[in-house]
Amino acid sequence: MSIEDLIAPVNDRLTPTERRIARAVTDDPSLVAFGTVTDLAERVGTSPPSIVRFASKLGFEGFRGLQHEIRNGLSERLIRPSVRIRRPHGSMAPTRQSVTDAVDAVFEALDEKRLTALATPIAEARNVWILSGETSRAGAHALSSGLSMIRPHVTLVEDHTTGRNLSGADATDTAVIFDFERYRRSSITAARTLADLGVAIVAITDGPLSPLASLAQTWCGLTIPAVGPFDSSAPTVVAAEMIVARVARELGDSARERIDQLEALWEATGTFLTYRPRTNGHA
Amino acid sequence: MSIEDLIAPVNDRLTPTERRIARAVTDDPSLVAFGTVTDLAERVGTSPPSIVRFASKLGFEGFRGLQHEIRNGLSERLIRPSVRIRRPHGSMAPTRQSVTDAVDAVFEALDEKRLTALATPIAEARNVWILSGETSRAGAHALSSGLSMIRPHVTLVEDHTTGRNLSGADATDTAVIFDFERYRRSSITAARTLADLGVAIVAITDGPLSPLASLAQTWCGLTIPAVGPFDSSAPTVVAAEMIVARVARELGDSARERIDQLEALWEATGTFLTYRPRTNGHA
DNA sequence: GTGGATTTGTAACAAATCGTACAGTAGACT
DNA sequence: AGTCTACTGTACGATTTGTTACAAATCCAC
Repeated sequence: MSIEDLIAPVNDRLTPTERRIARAVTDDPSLVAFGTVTDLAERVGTSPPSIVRFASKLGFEGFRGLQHEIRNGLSERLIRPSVRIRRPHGSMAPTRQSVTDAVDAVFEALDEKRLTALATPIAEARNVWILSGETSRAGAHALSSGLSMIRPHVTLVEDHTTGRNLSGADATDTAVIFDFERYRRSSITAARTLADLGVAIVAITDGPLSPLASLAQTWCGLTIPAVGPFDSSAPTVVAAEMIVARVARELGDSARERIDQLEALWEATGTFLTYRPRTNGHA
Repeated sequence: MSIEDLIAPVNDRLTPTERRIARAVTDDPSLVAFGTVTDLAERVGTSPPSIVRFASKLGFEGFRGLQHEIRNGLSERLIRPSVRIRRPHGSMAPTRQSVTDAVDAVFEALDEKRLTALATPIAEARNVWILSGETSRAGAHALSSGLSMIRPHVTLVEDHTTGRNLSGADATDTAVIFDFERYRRSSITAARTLADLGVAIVAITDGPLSPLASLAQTWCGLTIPAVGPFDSSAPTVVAAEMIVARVARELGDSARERIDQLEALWEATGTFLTYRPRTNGHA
């Protein structure tokens, strides 16, 4: 029950100061949700007892009762986005729902600010290294192929080639690392090594408890749903593509030129079929 | 600053119970926003001091400091539902919609019947070849790595190795081919060659007008949204994963055994981090 | 203008909460 | 096996917070 609904029935019996209180709490419910009696009193320009009397008039035992009610109504709104998705390990939840929710959550997690924080070090780095664990390989590939089209010196580091490839990394570089729950030892150690070398670490992982999260300058947490026996990499792919898009925007003309060159090359080598599809296929 | 961002930098220094606390508060931030130290302690199954120590480790004076920070972050989102919608994802909104729609469409397209039709030839084939165009590479990778875990003789055919790799293909094999709109010449010609050899073709493409659709025994059509300058491969990834799941179901015990073997191998080689985090991290 | 009723603020009280000191326990390394 | 480190819970003190009692101020009516 919202604060408005609580006030409405008794609004004709409110005293002047109580009316001011009502006005204040409807304008900003967090005053009663988070604040103390004294806080609210000062904000309204009155004294604590008036706040308590106000709560009583609304039908509660005291301010605590009112606060409880408001908090209950609010926590509903707060928990929804994260809990609706929850952990995939629970029951054999409908795959479809969990996948679409997880994809949706990617957009939720990568708001303007975070996306910029993730993309900028990638755009400005001299070399970009991409590492991944097991289930996130598709995301790493998506990032690798996308970034390669808009900037040079992008390297997808495969497991066996880790040592050889990373030898030249330094503080002007950025490493993007994908890894989730059963963290691959090689990914983490590689990340640690890179971090020690001064390489900026951008981590795509599963939450603040990930070992990557503490190593990285910037990170983002994704929820990974299960499809059949395995984890889905759809969220990582979407995240990778959003990062690519943002990096492209930051690089601007430089990225455009590179794309144009690539297009020209494809054109010249006849990589693609002519636009007109063959209509007379035979079984 | 969100609770996740506060936890991430120090997660390698958290003790086991502190880690449990971290999980609880990330799952439901209202616990720390509204609850008391005792509430949280009981919910987590620990004692009040551990909660306080947790807050200290996050860099606050005590629980009150942490609570204050969380409340500030939360009250932003509480103010008005209407304001919240307008603010955040300015340019991302249309992308978000199109991506989620496309992912949803995958589930529409791959109903029981079609999924079976796609999976069966893959499950029963002697060799499975996977080919892909440009934008669908991530999907091909997802299929390749997924199938490799549940059955032998799965080969992802890279562009340059096409000829060499496919030389042994015959009528007992199945080829899965991903390609979209600007169809890659090499994919199509390879598909045609394989079809001529009697190989069963399973196509993931963009519609009935695709050149692949006429070559394939079974195919499915996906819609491909754009993310920034490039096409998204999220739909192909989801499709690939659904196919993997179905193939796994059809293979039954055989797939399970293979997964178990793989797990054992991983276990033996210490591929993954042990669940327990390092307790004595030092700067 | 005075009496009464209502409203509002000051001050004291009681309850609950946070934070800390201390002790016990489990685990690691020698 | 022993010692030491580090983690965790119990008990207590100090502060904050909600609440209530009482007095001052205001408003209305006669």
